[in-house]
Amino acid sequence: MRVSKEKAAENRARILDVAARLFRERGVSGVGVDALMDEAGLTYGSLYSHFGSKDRLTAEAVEHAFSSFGVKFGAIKNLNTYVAEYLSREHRDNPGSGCTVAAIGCEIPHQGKTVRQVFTAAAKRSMARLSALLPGRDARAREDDALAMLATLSGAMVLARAVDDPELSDRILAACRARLTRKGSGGSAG
Amino acid sequence: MRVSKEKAAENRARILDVAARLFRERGVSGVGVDALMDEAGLTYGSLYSHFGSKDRLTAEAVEHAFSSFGVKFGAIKNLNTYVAEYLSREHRDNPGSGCTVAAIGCEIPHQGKTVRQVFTAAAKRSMARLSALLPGRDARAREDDALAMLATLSGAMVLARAVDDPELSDRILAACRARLTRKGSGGSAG
DNA sequence: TGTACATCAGTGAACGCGCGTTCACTGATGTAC
DNA sequence: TGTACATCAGTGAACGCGCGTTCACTGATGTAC
Repeated sequence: MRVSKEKAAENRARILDVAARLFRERGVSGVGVDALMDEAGLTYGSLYSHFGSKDRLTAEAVEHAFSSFGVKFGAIKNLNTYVAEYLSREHRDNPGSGCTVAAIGCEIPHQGKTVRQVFTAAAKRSMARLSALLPGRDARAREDDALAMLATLSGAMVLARAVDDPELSDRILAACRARLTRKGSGGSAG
Repeated sequence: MRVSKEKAAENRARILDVAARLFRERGVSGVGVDALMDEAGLTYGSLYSHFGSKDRLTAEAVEHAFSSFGVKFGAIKNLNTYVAEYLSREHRDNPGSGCTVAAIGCEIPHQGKTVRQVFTAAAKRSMARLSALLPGRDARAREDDALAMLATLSGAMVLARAVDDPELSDRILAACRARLTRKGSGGSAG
């Protein structure tokens, strides 16, 4: 049955929320259309009214995942706080609301062109935002520092989540926290 | 038809080679049993003679992927060479023979228990091997350095492969290479 | 050394299942008069 | 304001397809005599 414009927009937003969460929790290929729409409280058919295909939904969901994580972390203006929050157990244990790179980064090369473009644009924005928190006069060097830092952060999170040993997992987070928090941050230039 | 012991062992080894390569190229969930066995020149049924299930094959393939990459990189005794080789275009463009963490790291949390255990043990070995190349008297601090370095290396590779923009991809590799190659390496302790 | 036969790696039809997608249909919404 | 009807978000049966796995079968291997 037809539904009011507001309700429809609400449903669309809810599908995106659910997709952004489930894709990060179980991987893009680990979430079927039916399971996803079930969680959103709709039937699978209506996904195609809103998005046309799983691939197009994935592109929008990746965008949504990046920006909702960006809102959470964009508010942080202190570099050490940023690192501590990113490399926290809380973040490790809640991939569904966490960093998109850490959650589905290695799935991205297997995705369609649109998804990869969305991912690339979002990665550039992350780099720019993070570089603004870094010290140094040379803007390009700060961007390079930001890239290296994003690599360490996301790489640490991937390892901490992959590993079966809680002690080792904690140790990975702590070791990277300590090494990124020192003076110039992440090997630093500037 | 039955096949000689030598031939059977050869076939088993070839299945592992193919699986270790394809899983890294397309992801574990991106490779079906039939495609895999086709590439190995056998029919899908015989996979179950050798491994029993895809999950058990995956565990052995992850082990095999780690150790064949370890052979290639274990020979490197110079830290700067290690970093340069790891963060090379050659490595980025050939995931099938490359680092397992970078290729399927974020898929590991969704795998079965055995796969995760194999991955964890292999990650510890990588840490130990890399820590032997690092400076500093404190062994535990060198291990922590190694963990942070593995995070940066694999994270950089994931980003460089995910991104759709060749310039940005090269830049990620170069930025991380420069920051890991300086003096103390990777933010360093010791 | 020659023969009989048990072993078992490899084959491929068939299984149930879940995937992404299509499409005829439903019925409340929202608009034209 | 009241009525007629076009719109379209949402439904769910059905599609072809590929998945991982099973299992009866094949036939060369390798062993017992």
